[in-house]
Amino acid sequence: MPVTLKDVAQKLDLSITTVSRALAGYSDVAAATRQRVLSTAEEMGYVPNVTARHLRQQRTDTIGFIIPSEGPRFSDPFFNELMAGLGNEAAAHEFDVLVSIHVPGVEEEAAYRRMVYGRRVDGVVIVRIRHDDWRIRFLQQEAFPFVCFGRSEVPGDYPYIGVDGTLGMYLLTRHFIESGHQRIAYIAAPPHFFFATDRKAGFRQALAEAGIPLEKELEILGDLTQQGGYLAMKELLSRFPSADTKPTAIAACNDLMALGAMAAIQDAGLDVGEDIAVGGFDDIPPAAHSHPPLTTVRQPIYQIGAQVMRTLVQLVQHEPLAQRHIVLEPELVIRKSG
Amino acid sequence: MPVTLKDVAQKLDLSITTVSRALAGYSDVAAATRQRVLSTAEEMGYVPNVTARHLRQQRTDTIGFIIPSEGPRFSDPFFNELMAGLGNEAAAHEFDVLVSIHVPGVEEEAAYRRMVYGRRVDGVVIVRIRHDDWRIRFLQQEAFPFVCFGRSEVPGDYPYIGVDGTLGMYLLTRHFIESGHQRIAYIAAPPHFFFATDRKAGFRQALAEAGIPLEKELEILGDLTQQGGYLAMKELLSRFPSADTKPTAIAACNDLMALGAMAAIQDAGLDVGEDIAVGGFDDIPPAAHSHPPLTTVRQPIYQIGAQVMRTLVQLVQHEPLAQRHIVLEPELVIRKSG
DNA sequence: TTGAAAGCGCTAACAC
DNA sequence: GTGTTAGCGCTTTCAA
Repeated sequence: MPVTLKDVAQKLDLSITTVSRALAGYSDVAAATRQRVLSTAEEMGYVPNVTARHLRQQRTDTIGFIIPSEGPRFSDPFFNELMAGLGNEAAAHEFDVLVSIHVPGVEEEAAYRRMVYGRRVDGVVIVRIRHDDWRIRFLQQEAFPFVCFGRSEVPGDYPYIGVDGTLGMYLLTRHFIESGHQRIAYIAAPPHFFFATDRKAGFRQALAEAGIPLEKELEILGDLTQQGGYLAMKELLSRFPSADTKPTAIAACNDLMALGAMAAIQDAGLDVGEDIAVGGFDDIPPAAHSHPPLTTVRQPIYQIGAQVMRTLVQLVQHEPLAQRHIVLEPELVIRKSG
Repeated sequence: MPVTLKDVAQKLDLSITTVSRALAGYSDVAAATRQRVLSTAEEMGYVPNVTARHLRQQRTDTIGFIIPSEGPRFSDPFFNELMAGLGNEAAAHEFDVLVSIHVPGVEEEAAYRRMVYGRRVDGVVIVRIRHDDWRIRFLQQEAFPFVCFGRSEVPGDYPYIGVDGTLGMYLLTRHFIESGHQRIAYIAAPPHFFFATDRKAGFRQALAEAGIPLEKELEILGDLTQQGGYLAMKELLSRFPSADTKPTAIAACNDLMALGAMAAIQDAGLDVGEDIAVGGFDDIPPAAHSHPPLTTVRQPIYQIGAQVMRTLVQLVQHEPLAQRHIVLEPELVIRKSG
């Protein structure tokens, strides 16, 4: 059985109150008493019951993070990086992170309700923002603290941190154009994601600026997974069998799909970087280690995760926020793939 | 302000107890009363305060998972897969997962103490078992529920689930030998890990069985990261510059290092699978998508994670365990890399 | 400087 | 069937 305040108080023949105050470092405790309490508590192995403290203080020092997975077997290095950023920063503030994984839908909704109404956590992190995201509406309506990774068009003055997806994809596409590419394909993300629209706009903007007509057949949808990128690329290659219509550069909405596309190109006996250039978005760790290394738009996922957590902690502690909205400039990282 | 039992009780002019019992589905509540309670609670948006319930019931329906990271920027798909398995299974039992990330050391130890003594969670998952693992000793001593991913030599009848690492690495090495390789290098894991010893034994066993003398220079240490595998391979290549002493096959203790080794081989202008065969251990998702796809020893991380969580939930709910120790047979997955 | 008492929201033993 | 009461372990007024 764990040692409680009561145990320590009984042993010292003091009241629970005094022990509590001594431990909390209140100044209205005699120095001698404090010493006795501290050493006895230490010696008895007293550790406060976190749950009791939560109930009393009406806060849990815990942040909720519901990972939206597409299918049960999610496996996206993006979330790994993000989790690292969130987790480390949380630990630095002595906060915990409560993680759930849910496919968007009724279960996800139930998970949010339990977290919010059940006062299970003090705030939540929202990622992979959707158009007209119900999560944002819900949390705003409940006045529950949250911070978004990425922008959204849902009105309101809630905090978000992200990179300018339009600019990022614009930079990548322009890089392709400047390298002499004219037939550039785009592997898009499901359109219900905000960043899908965001990034695609950058792609089209770069084409328009260069006077390259938009060709619908060169835009194809992927599901953000590596497998999805692979399939999309296969489809593109079969759409354009002849050498003079085949795309010479591929911009993928995220790195995972870009890596899948690379595999498809190589399976077709073509050389990535030579025959077909490939670029992605995110700069997840495997991007630097692929063969050839992937050209991509860097989004500092780890740092953004840390910043999101920092902001959220400030928010739940009612500290003033320096900035509610942070839009970082993405950086084009040119490697061997294109 | 969230709706409490008291609010519902007041509105219905009932006692808190009756409301609580009606909601919990006790049979000693009049059917009519139950109906009134249910509909009013629903309508008022009542959701139980999880923290209060936890305090009262002396359990949290939460499982702790402290990820041991080597350095702050951990990025290992292994944990991603594992998290998915743990998280989905936890959700199926209406359990939550509390995640922390800590570099092994004093902070990690403090995190365990807070979780255990603070009764923050009902049980914990232990991964990447170390030799003479203090976590296992500590949890056993405190009689705190835990389940290990992987075996250990710490005595005691605690539950673990894992694959036979010796057999797995033996199968991979034997495969290399049967393919005609004689000079096989091994990229080892830091020896404080139990599985490092485990797997290396399989490597040596296969060599011994084939009468291939053990050459210390062909064994090199890596740190389990992709970068570590890359550096280890570079070192191996520089150790054996001449074509007739160069290793023709590389067995890496995990996939991440195998992928790094592949990159180093390719950077040296050699062909993976042709000039040098490469094999790993784990079968993390990127292994199937690398170029060439990685030959590896499959460890069903997702399923093991789910099984670990299932066992842990049974444990904390005092359900009988069918098996306390599960050692799965690993499966050799032969792909293009070797 | 210390202690008594209240109460966070919930459940459960025990009356009635 | 329903209500009263106690208490999980903690913090924090308020008195003494």
